[in-house]
Formats: sequence, structure tokens, C-alpha cells
Amino acid sequence: MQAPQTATRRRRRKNARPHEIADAALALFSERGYAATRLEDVAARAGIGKATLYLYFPAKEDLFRAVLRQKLLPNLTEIEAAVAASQEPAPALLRSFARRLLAVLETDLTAIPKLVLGESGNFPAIARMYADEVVARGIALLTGIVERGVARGELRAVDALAAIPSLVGPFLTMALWKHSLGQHTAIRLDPQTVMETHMDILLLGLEPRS
Amino acid sequence: MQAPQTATRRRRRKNARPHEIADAALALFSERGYAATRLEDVAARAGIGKATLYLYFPAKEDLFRAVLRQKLLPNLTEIEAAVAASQEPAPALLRSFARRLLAVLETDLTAIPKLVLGESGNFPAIARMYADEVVARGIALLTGIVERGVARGELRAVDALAAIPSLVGPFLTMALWKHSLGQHTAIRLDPQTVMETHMDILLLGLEPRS
Amino acid sequence: MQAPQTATRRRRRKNARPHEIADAALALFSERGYAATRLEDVAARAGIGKATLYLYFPAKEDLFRAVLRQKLLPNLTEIEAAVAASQEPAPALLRSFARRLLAVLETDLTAIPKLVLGESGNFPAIARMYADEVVARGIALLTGIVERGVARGELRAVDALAAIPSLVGPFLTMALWKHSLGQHTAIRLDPQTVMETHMDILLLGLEPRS
Amino acid sequence: MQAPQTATRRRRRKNARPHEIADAALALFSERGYAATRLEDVAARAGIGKATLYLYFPAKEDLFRAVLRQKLLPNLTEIEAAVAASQEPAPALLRSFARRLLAVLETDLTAIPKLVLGESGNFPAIARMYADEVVARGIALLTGIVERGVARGELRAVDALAAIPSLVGPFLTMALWKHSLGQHTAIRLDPQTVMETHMDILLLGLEPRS
DNA sequence: CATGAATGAGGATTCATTCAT
DNA sequence: GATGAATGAATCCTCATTCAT
Repeated sequence: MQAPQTATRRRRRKNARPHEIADAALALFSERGYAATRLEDVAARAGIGKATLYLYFPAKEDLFRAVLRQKLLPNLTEIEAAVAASQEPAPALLRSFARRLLAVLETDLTAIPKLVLGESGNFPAIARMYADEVVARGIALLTGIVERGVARGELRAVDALAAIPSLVGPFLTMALWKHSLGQHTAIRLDPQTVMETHMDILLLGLEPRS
Repeated sequence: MQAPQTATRRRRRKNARPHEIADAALALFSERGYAATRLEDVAARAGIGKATLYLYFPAKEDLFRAVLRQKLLPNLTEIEAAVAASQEPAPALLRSFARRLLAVLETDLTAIPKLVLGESGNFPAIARMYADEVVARGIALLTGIVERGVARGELRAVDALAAIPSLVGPFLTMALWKHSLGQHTAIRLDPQTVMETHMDILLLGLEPRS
Repeated sequence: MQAPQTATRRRRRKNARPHEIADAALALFSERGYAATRLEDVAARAGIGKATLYLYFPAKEDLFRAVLRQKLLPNLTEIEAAVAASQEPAPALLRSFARRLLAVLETDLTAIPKLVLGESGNFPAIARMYADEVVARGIALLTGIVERGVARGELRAVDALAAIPSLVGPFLTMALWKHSLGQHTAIRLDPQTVMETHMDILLLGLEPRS
Repeated sequence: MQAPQTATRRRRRKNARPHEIADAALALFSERGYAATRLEDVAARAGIGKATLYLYFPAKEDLFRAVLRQKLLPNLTEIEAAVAASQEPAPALLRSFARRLLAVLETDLTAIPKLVLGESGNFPAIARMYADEVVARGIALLTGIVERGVARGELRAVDALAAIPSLVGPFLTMALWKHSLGQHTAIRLDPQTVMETHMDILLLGLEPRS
């Protein structure tokens, strides 16, 4: 039973590697940007040698791609499922959605938008992937909630697509703030307060009118 | 009459140079990001030789700094003045502010946030400059409008600072969208519609309640 | 009866390994050259793991050396013996020698000259080994035949050493051609015809004159 | 008149650079082979900085290509012209051709065959270029001479194409010898003697027979 | 024995910056 | 003032070789 165990340990190690590397990469990419991040530093942070990276990712760009996919998609899927399962009225649903996003704001994931935005010009394929696999799905999710709410009379009639920036803009703002200017200024924006303020404004602004 | 004329033309040329270079740099920075932009390409786009850049900007970072300062600050100053001079009630003032920003959305300036966000980790000094000279002023401007509106009973009572992301988030979202994912997806967001939707939600959401 | 059998098979396998590896190495070396051949590919072609190579050859250079020794020397020894045993007159002997070389031209061995020539600068020890163990012996063999033929009046008097390139040059040419340019051009040189033409010219050119 | 002069000097330098670099590259390529030659060493030998190479040749392979073209084609063209202009009978023409090749044997050019042979597997495009622009032309030249000689009764009837290896094989042998094994053995082959011996054998072997 | 995993040393290439004209 | 030419520092990536199982 021992030999298998050690073999297992190594295998477990090997299975964990891509995630460890992606974590390290996300941390550094988000700190310095894609171009300014040296793969040697990613390797060091992941606790492996420079060349070992290449056993898992054939090139820097693939690592970038993997970071996005591994980190983001599972979360999104989870949120979609939760929304699909929910029977709450739209305003309550939007509030729970906001609570979820607030939780995500605590994690490293918030660095991803900054990254994708910055590199979309250089990696159109990645931009497309992000647009299709993340943004389009997010938009579908949210317009679905809003349209359902309008149909049920829980929200006043609005152009659901055009309302998306009003919905997510403040979250995006906070995510970017956290990873960039927020680090370099004395101005403090408390996510909790901001989000409550935002949801109040938003839901009052979408309240059905007679 | 010729010699003076060429001298004049040259002087005019010389005075225009920094602006021409900054324009070229902004265009390329916004397309590829700071790191991925080669100074040789900036020079080519500005119609000058590679080395000539160094007569105007001692280093790449200084060019970056100059782009921000030259392009952004004048606009901001102008807006501040307009707000200071205005006697409109807060809701109307916010609407004219939105119209102004919508106009800015048509220009290249919108690439700047993307840039600053992406490079804030590598150039803390620039991040600080941007935070202090642009963001802080913008925040002051907006909290001023909101607080005045609240004081006058034109808006319901809110934490003005915490409301900033709700105010500007959608604009920021649209600016980033325009320069990144918007280029790589079939999803179309019409700035005009988005902004009207946004202002409706925002102002209804901030309406005084009895 | 099973256990022994597998043990035997395995031992047979083990004895065969160095040869299998050398075959694989020769094939790849001759295709890509020494430097451009990856040991991983050699291992794959030999059907073994990358690290297993090192159980048989301590380093890439040793593999190179082994390829030469294993592949070339046995053939040479055999030819030497045949020549020593022969009682034919020189022209007939040269023709049988030519037939032998023509047969060698069909094999992979012809890639070896290309390899040794190309790497002699980087591996002087190998070059010396090849010069001493292959070329010097080949020259001794041939000058022996020629000098004996001259002494017996079967060939006209020539400087035997200086005649060597005339003797082997066309064979070398064909060997190199086969493994390099011949692969990349429509020009076809038929080894059989070339060799007959060559031997005709050579033997007429060495015919005793009154 | 001074300014132009310095400008000229620089331009002269710039025009000479590609040749200086190609010379350095040929020397090192022929010594170590293509793969084992570091561009840094080529640059050092050419007396320039590592990056300066890239102002003249976009990549290592292009440098390789340039070496072949610059060094070989002019010589070949010259020989073709000389042959075309000549009215000598075939045997004499072949002897002058041999003298020319003997002269080429003194130069660095002889390293080129070794290079091309060794790298034909890795650079098919280069192999093709060499086959088409050098070898095919050389073959055409020689078969032309031989066929004319046969037609005029100056040589006995032979398959001209099949005779090419008999003609050039010894030269190729000497060229390769000079740059490889010849450097690593005590065996000395004197080019002059070898070539005279070769031409005697060849021309006697091609003498018309009644 | 056999091998997948891991890695440091090494080399091609790019680019901000300097220099000579 | 303007610039083409030149370059060293920096970074991605490869591969021979070693190690742990």
C-alpha cells in the first residue's frame, strides 16, 4: 500500500501543478500586467523551476489563456446555476447576485478584467474567448433576470441590454479600483458601503412606476 | 518673405511636435498597451525619426506621463469650470455632466483609463499622479454636486463618496468596452441609449423620497 | 517454462537495446544533423523512455561515438578480410570493391560521412577516431590494392595515395547526394549507372600504357 | 567637402557590413556547423555588437542563406562565362576548369558544401535553392562540356550526367577533407598532386577509343 | 530496470536608449 | 535640430541531463 501511496502523492502533485502555476501567474499578471511579467518569476512564485512551466503550458500566451479559463468559468457556472434555481423576485435576485459579486471582490479574480482589457489588443483570440465565454454569458444571465422582472411587473420597463452597464459598472469599477488606483491613493472606497448604496439606487431606479 | 515663413513654420512645427507625438503615443498605447508599444512605431506614426523622440521626452515613461497630462487635464479643468459656473439643480447638472462624458466617449481619451489601470502596478508614480490629479478632482467635483443636491433637497440623502461608482461606473464600463472587448464581439452597446438608461435609473434612484 | 522464457527474452532485449538505440540515433542524426537531433526523439524512435537512454550511453556525444563504431567498423573489417583473401588482379579487385560499396550505398550507413564531416569541428576526438579507425584503414586498404596492381603491371604507375580521391570521390559524392540534395531536387543520379561509368573511366584511366 | 566625405565613409561602412558579417558567419559556420554557431560569436568576429546583426539579417537562417548566395553565385557565374567564351577542345577545357577549382580550394568557399549537406534536412528551402542555383547550373555546365567533347570526337561516348560524380567527386572530396578530417589526422593529401593525378586518370579514361 | 518529472544553462531575438554625422 | 546606426540588457524558450519513484 505504500508504493501506490507515493505514486499517488506524485500524481496528486502533478495534478495540482497547473492550478498552482495559474495562481502564481494570476497574481503576477494582475500586479504587473501580462507583458511585464517574467515567466521566471511565475515559476519562482509557484515554487518550481523555470523550465517546468513548459511541461504544463507550451507558451506564455497559453498560460494566460489557462488562467482565465481555470479561474473564471467555474465561478460563472456556479452563479448561473444558482440563478436558474432561484424563484425569488427580480429585486431580491439582484441583491443576492450583488452579494455574490461582493464576495468575488475579495478574491484575486478581480484582477482578471484588468488583464483582459489591457491585452485584448494584443491577443484578439483571448479577447474573443473572454467576450464569448464570459461576458456574453454574464449578459445573458443579467438580461434574463431583468426581463423576467419586467414581465412580472417587479421592475419597470427598461431596455435590459442597455441597463447592463448600470448594473455591473459599479462592480467593475470597484474591481479595477482595488487592483490599481486603490493601491496608490488615500481615498478609501468601502466595497460593502458602495455596494449597498449602489443596490439602493439601482433598485429604486428600477422600481415599477404607476 | 520666404525665410521668415519657413522659420515660423518650423517654430510652429516645433511647438506642435510634443502634441503630435503624444497623439501618436496615445493611439498606439491604447491599441497595444504600454509595454507592447515600440517607441520606433510611435516615432513613425508621428512622422519623425526614432531618435528625435528623445529630444522631446527623455524616456518612455515620460512620454506616458505626458500623454496623460496633456490629454486629460485640460478637459477636466474645463468641466470643473463649467460645473462651478452652473446654477442648475443637481439632477440637471448631472445630466449635463453625462452629456459631456458622452462626448468624451467619442474621442481617443477613453483609452487612458485602460492604460492607467494596466500600468499602475509598474509605475506607482504615474498611478499616484493620476489618482491625485484626475481621480481625486473628479471625485471632488461629483461629491460636490451630489452633496449640494442633497442639501437643497433635490436628491435624497446618500453617502456621496459611496455613490461615485454608481455614477461613473457605467461610463467607465463603456469606455473600456469601446477600446477592448467591444472590438472583438458582435454584442453592440449603443453609448447614447446606455447613457440615457443609466441617467434615468440613477436619477430615479436618487429622487427625494418623502 | 514461462519465467525463464521472459527472462531470456528480456536479456535478449537488453542486449539488443544499444543497437536499437544506435539505429534510431543514426536515422535521426542523418536526417537532422547531430545538434538538431533531440535525445527525446531518439528515445521515442527506439521505443524507450527518455531517461533510459542514459542507462546505455552516458552522454549524447557517446551515443554519437557508438553509432560510428557499431555501424561502420564491422563492415570495414569484413571488407579488409575479403581483400586480403582475394587473389584477383587489381582491376577485378577494384570492381568487386566497387560492388561492395554500391551495396553499402543502399543502407543507412551512408549518412555517417555527412555526420562526421559536419561535426568534426565540434568533436575533434571523434574526428580523430574516424580518421584513424576508418579513413586511415580505408586508405591503407586501397593504396595496398593499387600498389600491388602497379607492381604486378596490372595498372600503370601512379601515386597511390594521390589517387585515392579519384577512387572514392564518386562514392562519397553519391553517399552525400543521397542524404542531402538528392532529396530536394528533381535531378536523378542512378547509383548503378554512375558506378559503372565511374569504374570504366577509372580502370581505363589506370590501364597500363606501353 | 568634408561632411560628404564622412557621410560617405559611413555609407561605405554600411555597404560593406553585410559582406563582413557574411565572411564572419561563413568562417564560424564552417568551423562549427550552423547549429553550433552562436550569433554572438559571429557578431564579435565581424567586430560589431550582437544586435547589429539584426539590422542586416532578420534571422539566423537568413544569414545562412546570404552566406551561400553572396559567396558562391558570383564565382559560379564567372566560371560559366569563361566556359561559354572558350573555344578549347574538351580535354583542355576540363583541365582549365580543374585549375579554377583548384584555386577555389584555397579559399573559404570550400566550407559551403559541408554546410549545405549538413543542414539540408533542417532547411529544405535552402537545400532547394542550392540544388537549383548551384548544383543544377554546375551540372549543366559540365554535361555541356562533356557532350560537346563527345560530339566532336574529343572524348569517348559516355553518359554525361552519370560521369559528373567521376568529374567532381575528387574535388568535393578534397574540399570536405580540407575542412574536416584533414584537420585531425597526419595523413596529408596535396591538392596539386591529387588534382593532377585525377585529371590524368579522368582524361585517359575518357580518351576516344578506336 | 525503466521512466516521467524537473531543471539550469544556453541561445535567438527584441527594444529602449545612445552616438556620430 | 534631426536622424540612421549601433548596442547591451532583458526575456522567451529549448534541451541535455538528473532525480525520485
